Amino acid sequence: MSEADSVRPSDFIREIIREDLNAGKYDSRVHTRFPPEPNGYLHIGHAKSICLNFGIARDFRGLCNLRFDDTNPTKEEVEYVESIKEDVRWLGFDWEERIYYASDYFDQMYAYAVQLIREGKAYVCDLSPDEMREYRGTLTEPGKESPYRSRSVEENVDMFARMRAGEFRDGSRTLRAKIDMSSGNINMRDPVIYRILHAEHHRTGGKWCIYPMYDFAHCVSDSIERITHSICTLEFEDHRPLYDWFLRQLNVYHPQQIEFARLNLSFTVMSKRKLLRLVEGKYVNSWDDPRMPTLSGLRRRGYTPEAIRNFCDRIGVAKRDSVVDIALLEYCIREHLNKTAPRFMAVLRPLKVVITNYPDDQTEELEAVNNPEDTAMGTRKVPFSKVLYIEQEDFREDPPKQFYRLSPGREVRLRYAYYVTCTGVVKDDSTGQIKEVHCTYDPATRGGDSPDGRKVKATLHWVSAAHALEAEVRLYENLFMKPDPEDTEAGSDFISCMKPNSLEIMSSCYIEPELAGLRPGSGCQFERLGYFCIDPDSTDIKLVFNRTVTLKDTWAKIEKGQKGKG
RNA sequence: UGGGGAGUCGUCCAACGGCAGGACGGCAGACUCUGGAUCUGCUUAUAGGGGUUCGAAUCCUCUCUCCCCAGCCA
Repeated sequence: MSEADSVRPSDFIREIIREDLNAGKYDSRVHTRFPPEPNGYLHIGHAKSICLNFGIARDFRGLCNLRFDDTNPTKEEVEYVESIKEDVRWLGFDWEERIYYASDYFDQMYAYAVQLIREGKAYVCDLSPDEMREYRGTLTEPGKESPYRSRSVEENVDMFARMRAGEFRDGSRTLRAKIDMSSGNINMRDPVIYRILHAEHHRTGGKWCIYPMYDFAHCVSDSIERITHSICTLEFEDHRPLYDWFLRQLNVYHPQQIEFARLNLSFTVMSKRKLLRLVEGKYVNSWDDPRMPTLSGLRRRGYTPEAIRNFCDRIGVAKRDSVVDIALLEYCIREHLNKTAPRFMAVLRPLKVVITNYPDDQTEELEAVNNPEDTAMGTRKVPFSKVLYIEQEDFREDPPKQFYRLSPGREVRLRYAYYVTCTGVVKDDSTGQIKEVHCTYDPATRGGDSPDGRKVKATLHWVSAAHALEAEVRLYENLFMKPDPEDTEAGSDFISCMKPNSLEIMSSCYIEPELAGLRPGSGCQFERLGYFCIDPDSTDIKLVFNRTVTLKDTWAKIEKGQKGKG
């Protein structure tokens, strides 16, 4: 069985590659690349591409390069280069020594451009941007040929050299391919190959004042790196004829471009332009705001590389436009964290509970399981005493149907501790608000089991008031209220769909003392609440947690249904 | 009224002339010291019309719908 046959294709691209391999194409090599432009932060859509390109290389024992597509110095910065490298590494992929920049090939590209000129396949055009737009025609009408199209080879060579020498102002001239101004494909209507840009490049500095356009730079870069399969998104489909044209005219090594549908996620936006708008408009705090679909945002939110990779495997690869349900992403992170995250108890909205029959000054250390999914993770001690905090929503003075947590006269279990029965409440005289709940405990139920086999319907999490640490917890929800944030009335845009309270800061939460030892960045579960991780905003005196994702909440669903009916 | 793509459960992906399947979601139940996890069951789809064929999601044909393209961005 050949290498190719041992890999069962799981998408149409792998299927094409397997066929190419079986046909001996490209000397039976597989070499892909991930080619980001360093003009913004990577997002989950890029993760799909990274997993695809690096994943294919892994599956077919090929190689995958990291290549920065840095041909537009006006938009690109080293800050982005660094963040992209960090994110790809964090996701779990290794480009080894193969980190490249399109700007590494500027000399070669220039030489290729001169070659095209000498062969009469490119010309220097003096049309202004406005004029060029006019000459280009429209979607339904052909364009007109530029008056500069018939310049002699000698003049073109000279003019292009002078463009490079810096004799002309930005926008005054371009180098264009001589193809077909009447083509139905607008990309073929004498596309620009080089434009004049007197701008400092983050790598080549002031060496160049002309820069190649994407269509020229990309295919040439792929060719130089001897890429076999150049995988990109659907909007480049009608650029493929141009990709092929350049490489054919140049008569050089010719990779195959294959397009797939980019990722869309419900309740979020994905384009760099829109994400930049959220950041610059201060709708979020930063590129790594935990509500952002950026890899840095997801990382800060507590998403793991494993979960994101798994998500990318599950969504598949195809050519049809699609919107993946954000619930699948949440499923993937829950699945991973459920297996790996240590459990703790934390109370977000504290309600004081006094165990009236418990000795005033007594403290007990009760044993708690760190992860019921993985007993190898061991146990820990949790302090218990007379005054505790439980979650406000775990008590109802007047419990609705199907609510089986604590209420007057009812017995519940305090996790890993005791059965307690509510004997009464203390209210604030003026507001009528419940200030504390009084309970009695059953000493025979220590650890949480009743020797007489008595059952309770609910188990509550809790912390001991005297031992708890105070912490800040940040709760996040989707940034947008609609599955498609772009689905708005005429005259407004996705910003109008933003959810007002997508971030809720709980500043006085109580957490069990053991949490002080949690290492920064690692995730944990707060029992019955969700998965959380420590935010870098934490200080020595106050921990700050981000909620990664809630646990599935059956009661919330029931209650919502009840409210819907009532 | 140009060119390039795409139409399969609510969502995403399979099925490559031979019983339309999986995952997520939803619903119901079992179990449970997390109303978590786990397990079981149910739910629902080939855009439409013609044709070829013993047999069509798949091949042919006509129609419809959706997406992308008129940057000296990528």
